Amino acid sequence: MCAIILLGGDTLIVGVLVELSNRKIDRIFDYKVNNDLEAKIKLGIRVEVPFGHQILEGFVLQIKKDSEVQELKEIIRVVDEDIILNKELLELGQTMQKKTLSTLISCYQVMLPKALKAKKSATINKKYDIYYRLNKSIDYKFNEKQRLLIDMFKDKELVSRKELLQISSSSLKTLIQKKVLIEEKKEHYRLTYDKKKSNIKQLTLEQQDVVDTVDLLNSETYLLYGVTGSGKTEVYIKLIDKVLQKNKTAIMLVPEISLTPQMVNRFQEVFGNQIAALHSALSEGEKYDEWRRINRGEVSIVIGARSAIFAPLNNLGIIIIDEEHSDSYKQDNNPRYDAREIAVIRGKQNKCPVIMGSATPRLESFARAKKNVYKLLTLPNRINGKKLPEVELIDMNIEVKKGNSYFSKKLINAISENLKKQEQTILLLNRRGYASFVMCKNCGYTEKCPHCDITLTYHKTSNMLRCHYCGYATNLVKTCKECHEDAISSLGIGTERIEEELKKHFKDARILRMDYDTTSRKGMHAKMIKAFINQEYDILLGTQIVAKGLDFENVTLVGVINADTSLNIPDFRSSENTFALLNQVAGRSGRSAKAGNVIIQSFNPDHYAITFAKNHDYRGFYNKEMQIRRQLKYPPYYYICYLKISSKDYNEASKEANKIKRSLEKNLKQDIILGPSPANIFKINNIYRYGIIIKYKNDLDLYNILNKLVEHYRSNNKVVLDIDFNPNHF
DNA sequence: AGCACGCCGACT
DNA sequence: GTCGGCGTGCTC
Repeated sequence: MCAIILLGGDTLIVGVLVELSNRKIDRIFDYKVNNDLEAKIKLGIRVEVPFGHQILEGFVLQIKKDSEVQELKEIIRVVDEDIILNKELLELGQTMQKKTLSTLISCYQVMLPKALKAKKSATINKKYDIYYRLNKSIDYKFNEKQRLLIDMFKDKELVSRKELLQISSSSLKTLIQKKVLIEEKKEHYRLTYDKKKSNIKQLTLEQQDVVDTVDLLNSETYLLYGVTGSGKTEVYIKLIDKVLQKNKTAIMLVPEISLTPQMVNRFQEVFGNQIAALHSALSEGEKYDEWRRINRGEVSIVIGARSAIFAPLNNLGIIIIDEEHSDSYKQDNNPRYDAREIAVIRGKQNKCPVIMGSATPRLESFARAKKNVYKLLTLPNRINGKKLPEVELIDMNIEVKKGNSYFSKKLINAISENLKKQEQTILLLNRRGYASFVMCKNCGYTEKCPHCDITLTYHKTSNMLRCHYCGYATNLVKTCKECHEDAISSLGIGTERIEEELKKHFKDARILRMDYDTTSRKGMHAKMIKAFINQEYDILLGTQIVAKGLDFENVTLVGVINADTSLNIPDFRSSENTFALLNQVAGRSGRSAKAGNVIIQSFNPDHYAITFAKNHDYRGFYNKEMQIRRQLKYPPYYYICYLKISSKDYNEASKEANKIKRSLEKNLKQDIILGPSPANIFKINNIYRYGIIIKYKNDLDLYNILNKLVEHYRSNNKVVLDIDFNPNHF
């Protein structure tokens, strides 16, 4: 029994969550507050505290009068005067912790820019401009030069150092020395924005209808299903404008902001300096500045990637998630939160709508829309009566037999036609799932797991094929089971190779190669996009990044070199991802006056993901894919939770994984439990990893059971248990 | 995460 | 005897 000690009531006590990402310390520690700090204490501020033998920073989560702990240490200082975690974020962190089962401190840290974290590699400072104020209380005889300086203060209180330096640096120096001029610092932000310079476009009837349907006063979630080129951006802009007129604020999420420069530009044109943009391309200092502008209520719109969902805006009036199917909205390290879920939570909290937009919604989202959990909004047509491009499928099995291993005759002809017409071409090299699976070079056959319908992964070390889901394994056989040729081999081609090949066919074509190698340098991506828009190139060749929501007027041909590779990655979403990718890249074609064409090369031209993409038939794809998901008990029919058990000790990992599996089976009779099976990459840095998959429909018991497991493994330092709800990969 | 404490073996 | 290896446990 632990007696509660009352400390007389006059000493303030705070509960502090210390900034150490360690499961064992992830709880509140109480501290006394020194009298002269009391005034500064508010919930959500950061404080510095003694902790063991070290000094740490932490967040004030509780303010109280008494504590169960007898000997309390005192807070050292308040780190920053501003509240860092406002009331909404404090609460949101708790909810996140419960939903993700990761540490509470990591939930808070992920909400903030690095500059506000305790353990940052470099100090990230505020930037200041230096100004001077005239000290009138000092009597001083000025000489001529000094007189000029003093005259600057005739109609101004403050004059900037820059201006004064231009007159005379030496006189300035003496005046400062004589205390006639007093220095004053004024903080300035690193980024500046132009004033608004463009208006909202006239909406089409369809667009206006969507805007009118959204109820801005309730926390409804809407799924905006609009085909590529249907003008979703203008709908977002109009909705945000309406929200601003009510004096409320808006968050707009995009998959990766630096990949959508056109979207950001458009927003800045319309909303000017009311926007804060959180790119990954910003420096940490710039992010810090942007965050502070938001926290101080100086902006009303935040546009950014996943973590922008935590923007500390007050009075939120709308949350928009563009390209809601993008897997970038789910963080795949701890805390493994999903920005789409956080959006719904914040929507409820703020009584404001959440809009999720996509041309290829996630199956989960569309299913929810069908069940009226989300309200469905549709934009079935491109704006200005533009047609979706004509798509042609090429069977590469036949082409390979003719000796055309990379480019079909049709595609070559189409490119050369386009070059003649001086219109631009985009070529997509689908490089997902690179070389980790094997395929028959002759017929395109890939071997799948008999239990999971998942492409088997090739393990080079053991020369075996394995299923990542259930652990099924089989030896690699060179002979194809389908066509009986000895043509099974691991596959993979890079953009460099394709570029070479392309140059052989088109000596004079100006080719722009864009992949993660050529765009990794800061600002490169935007530069390349600009150059392509300015028609400095004829052909844009690249990986997934060329498919993103870019608007190119002069692109009339899109070629997909290998539609298959993303079908073959061992993931139950591979069809969905392939369909979405093809749909997106096809949508780049024919967006302006000229009609567009799309040519898709594939070894599996009959695969439904490809045929439905050819016909721009999302609903057809949805229906077919839902059947498969139901049969195989995948989302949206079941939720998935992935447990990762890792240890330096091979035996320990396997032993504990099996223990967990048995305990889950005993306690979760309703759910399907698969594994343990070796994880995707079984051994990383000499740490062995096993995975267990839980397929469940109801999470009531699950959270309890898993929480107990997490609790149990807190004190086990041989084995680490990591839990991922609705994982992207496993 | 740090750091002390403590329990073992190897050494001036 | 003492120095130092790292396994264990604690931090308001």
